[in-house]
Amino acid sequence: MNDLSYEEKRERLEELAPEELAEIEAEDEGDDHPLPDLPNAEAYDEIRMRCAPNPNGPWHVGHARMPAVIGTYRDRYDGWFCVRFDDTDPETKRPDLEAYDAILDDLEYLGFEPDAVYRASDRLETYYDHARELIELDGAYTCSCPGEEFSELKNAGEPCPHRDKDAETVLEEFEAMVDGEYDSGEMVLRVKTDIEHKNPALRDFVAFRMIDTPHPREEANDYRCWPMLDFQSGIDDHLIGITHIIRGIDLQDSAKKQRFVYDYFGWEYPEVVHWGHVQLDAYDVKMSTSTIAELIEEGELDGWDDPRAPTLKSLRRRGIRGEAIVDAMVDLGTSTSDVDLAMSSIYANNRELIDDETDRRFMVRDGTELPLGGSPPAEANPPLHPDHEERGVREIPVGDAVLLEPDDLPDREERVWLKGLGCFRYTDGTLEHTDDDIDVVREGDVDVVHWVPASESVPLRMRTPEGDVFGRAEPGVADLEPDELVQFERVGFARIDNVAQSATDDSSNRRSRDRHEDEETVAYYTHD
RNA sequence: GCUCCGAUAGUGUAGUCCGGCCAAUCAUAUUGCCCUCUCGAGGCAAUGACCGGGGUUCAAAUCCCCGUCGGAGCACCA
Repeated sequence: MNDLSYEEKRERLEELAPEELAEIEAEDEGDDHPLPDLPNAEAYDEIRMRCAPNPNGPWHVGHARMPAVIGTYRDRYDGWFCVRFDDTDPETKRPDLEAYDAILDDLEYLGFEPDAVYRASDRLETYYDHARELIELDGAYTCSCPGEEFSELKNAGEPCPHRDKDAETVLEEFEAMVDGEYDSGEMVLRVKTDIEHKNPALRDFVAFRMIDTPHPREEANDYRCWPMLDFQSGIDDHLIGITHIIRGIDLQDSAKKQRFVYDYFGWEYPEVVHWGHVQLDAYDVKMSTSTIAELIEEGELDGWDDPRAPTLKSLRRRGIRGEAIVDAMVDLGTSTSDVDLAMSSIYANNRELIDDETDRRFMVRDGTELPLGGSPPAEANPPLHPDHEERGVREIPVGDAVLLEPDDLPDREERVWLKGLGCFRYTDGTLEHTDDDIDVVREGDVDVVHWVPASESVPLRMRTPEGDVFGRAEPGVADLEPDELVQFERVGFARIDNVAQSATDDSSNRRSRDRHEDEETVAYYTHD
């Protein structure tokens, strides 16, 4: 039944119990708090949105908000969304060639596939054409004022001398810009807005500037005249037919700037939703692509998927489902105030997704070895999952000594229940098997702890957001496959990342794997 | 300094447009109890919020004003 898709399940239910289904669905509607309706959605035949990342690195957790919300709206309205890489600054926000795919990868992890993918750096000629048209509409002028000088004039609400140039001259100079005849900083094209606008941020903004540094993409490395985001993005949103722009509050004024361009062209500006910034509560590392990149560069982090990094690749490697992140992001809503996202909310979502299907194992961190006395069973057989006996049991050879976590060591002469094995009394440095049955646990006299055999357990490194933890896991862990999820009982969920070849008993029978790191069994901690 | 935004429990969110049904929703968190051979899951319960001050009104979380706090923009960054 669980293999069925939601639709299939729903259909099946509809046949079997239509009334109950209606009830369930009615409840659902009252229960969840979906995103608010998109403004003026009914006015459009198709809701079209875009996700416009700057390809300067893989995504951190905060980036998930855009696809989560846009993707959710797409599903709700049966709409459309694209990814558009706004890679129009080859210098200060220099694109990272690997980031384009890394971002699409992250998107896929979150469970979304864009309906189209664009790169602004492929579309320069389009932007040039619109600039020419704008110039002819007397809506833009070439300006060679040094930045500071213009800024002073602007703040005083005074036009610069270049503002009155005739369209012909402007067009000529703009063509020279396009042809790369100016050096960086020599000439810009400004949009003529309202030089006395009460909001200084909106006065005559730059639409194109010269950049000497070639673009890293081969297809774009001949261009020297690059559009600014406000221009490029404004043109593209209209050409792509975007009906709803969703983006951060840092771009609030951008909408107002772009409206001037739209007015020149006689275009309707899309609906806009601006939201605040997302802060994550759980990481030491600042959530910014450049900070993370630096830490990786300096070797402080192992890479974008280091469990200490607040990135999507990190969460993915830890075995967290993209869906858990998406749900948490959708829950944040779209308010314009800044929000703190609690990782616990992602963890809670994920736990619900994985708990039922994740088998149990033992793993002892920083174990203390205790010899066993009496005559305990030779093998322990705890269930793979306490709620699913049908999945069978584990086979853990007991041996003559076990490892316990330091916190679990019983006091002298106290009893302790080794989970799945039985009751032991701690006497003279030895755990003596007793005949007590499980009732002593039920009565609350004896603590239940997890354990591993001292000799046959497998060494394991568990990577966590707080750093690496070393321990030993029950032998069965050596037979797991990378990417499998486990729950180490009383420790937490983890994703198996690598299984050491030497950890398996029958390693000689196995096909050899050509992986260097095979000597070590590694798990990534998911959450508790 | 100029210009915009925003403010509901630890966190997020509903309600604010169209004032009363809000002594305020849901989730998460924390705590306690039940269940359980996990500190997981499940069940139950508790904790906890309308930024402050005025005004309008029979009635304000909701409308108005003033403050306070927070955020954003004022780039040849995105």
